[in-house]
Amino acid sequence: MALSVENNERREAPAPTGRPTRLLAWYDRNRRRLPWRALPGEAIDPYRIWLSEIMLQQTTVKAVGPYFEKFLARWPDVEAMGRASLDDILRMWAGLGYYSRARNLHACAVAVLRDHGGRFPDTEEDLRALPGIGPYTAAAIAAIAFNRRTMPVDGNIERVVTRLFAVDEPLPKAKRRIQTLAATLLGPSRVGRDGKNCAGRDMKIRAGRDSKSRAGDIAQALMDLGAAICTPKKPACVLCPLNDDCAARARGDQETFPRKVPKKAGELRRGAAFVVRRGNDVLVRTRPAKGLLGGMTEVPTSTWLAAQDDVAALKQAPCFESAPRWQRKAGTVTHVFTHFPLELAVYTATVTARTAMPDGMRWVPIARLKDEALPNLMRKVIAHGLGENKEISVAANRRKQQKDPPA
DNA sequence: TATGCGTGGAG
DNA sequence: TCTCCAAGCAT
Repeated sequence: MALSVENNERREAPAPTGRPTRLLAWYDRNRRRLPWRALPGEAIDPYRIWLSEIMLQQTTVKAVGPYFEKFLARWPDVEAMGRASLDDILRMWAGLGYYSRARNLHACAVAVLRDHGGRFPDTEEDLRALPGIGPYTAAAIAAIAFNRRTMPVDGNIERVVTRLFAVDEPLPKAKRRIQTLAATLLGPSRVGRDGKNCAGRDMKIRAGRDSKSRAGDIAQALMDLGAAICTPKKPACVLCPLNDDCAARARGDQETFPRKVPKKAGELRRGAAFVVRRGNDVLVRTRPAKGLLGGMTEVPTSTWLAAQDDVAALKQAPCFESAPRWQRKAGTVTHVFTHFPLELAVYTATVTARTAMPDGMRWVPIARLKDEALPNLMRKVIAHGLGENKEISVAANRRKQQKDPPA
């Protein structure tokens, strides 16, 4: 049956046909040089693309840079990473956040070795089945590493697309529509190997190889555009290669996109952290494998609860054969997680040599703390606890807290 | 579909 | 100081 491709293009895609061309031209002149990005003509290493995409999930390019270099130097390919221990990976990941990514990174490397002979699968579907690879990352790897004709949609592309088409519907409800609109930026698809025409507004873009398309470059062009030009605030529209048919710009309200439903702020939680010294050792433990800071090292802490006072928190201090004298450090350590802010009081104590560690805990020499999988929160706590800051008596603090209750 | 999950930088 | 948010995923 099949209309010709040319007819279809003229009829169904009048305005947008120039966008892919303009995007690519802009990209060829303005692309960022990034450690994981191959130069034109250079071979693309799927392992690097995968590693970078996992690290870049909800994380800035700037933060990822040094971590990517460290990981690549230590584990130059997926086989090396698959042989590494999870603990080594967690230690190397410490500070980057979202630690389930590190656990999935390891699991994914193992799966690639076990199930795919050490080569990353090259289809979106097979990539999607691997740990830590969701819809975005599967599409990104497929497009960037394997030139599959598919469009990953990240936060940058969401912003560019909602502005370009003035998508009034708020996120996350608008996701499906944004995905569809974003895919049009790949341009009309070529005729597939089966001879069928796969262009058309209402048809899914076929995720097949297309040596003539530059799907990965278009996606990266949109990301670079979102990072450099189409920024959340004060977008530099005059420099944008798509400015002449940007619907939001025509309306003058481009900064209001993407629309979002506001999410409620988390409630402040309070607790206590206990920094116990035994000579040059500090008492630590490993957090449960899953959940908040899963599998990471911490000093013992109380529960973290909204409206928990110092007295209740102090009662949860670790127990020793003979009770130590707890000293409360002046001030608190505050930390902001994605879903709640945390305020920890820090208590210190010194125990005698050869004091046994409580169940599930261990002594670590202070000089070796840097080798532990310590999240930044715990680095702050330990720095506070071991610092030269003044201590205040526990009794004095109780009086202060009663007199001066938290808002 | 909604929520849990880190951290640091920009404005 | 405060708010937003950055190449999202798992459940």
